[in-house]
Amino acid sequence: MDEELHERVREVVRALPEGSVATYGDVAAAAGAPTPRLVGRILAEDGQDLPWHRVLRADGTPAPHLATEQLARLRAEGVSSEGGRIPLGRFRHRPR
DNA sequence: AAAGTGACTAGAC
DNA sequence: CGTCTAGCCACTT
Repeated sequence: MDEELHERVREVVRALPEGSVATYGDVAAAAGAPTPRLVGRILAEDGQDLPWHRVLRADGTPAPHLATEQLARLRAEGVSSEGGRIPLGRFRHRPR
């Protein structure tokens, strides 16, 4: 299995600063994942100890089944969600 | 082996 | 704003 990829993804997500967010695409690019889908899969499997709530979809909306929890957590960090959506232009952070 | 699935995305309308 | 299509990749049926 791609243990390396898992580790890289975890590290990137772990490094996301509080009060900022990144898209699955950003994480995928930073971690070298072949497709953003894999990032979601990896987080579902191995993201329980990470700030996964700082990872959003490209349009600033979280995945449907997580939306409630995710938006609540972000709000608690000072990330203002407007109508279930995060203004990426303001909070987005691109990991290296 | 073929088809379905999902924490995704970009483009077309 | 919204819905639909087509790619995408690893995994499960």
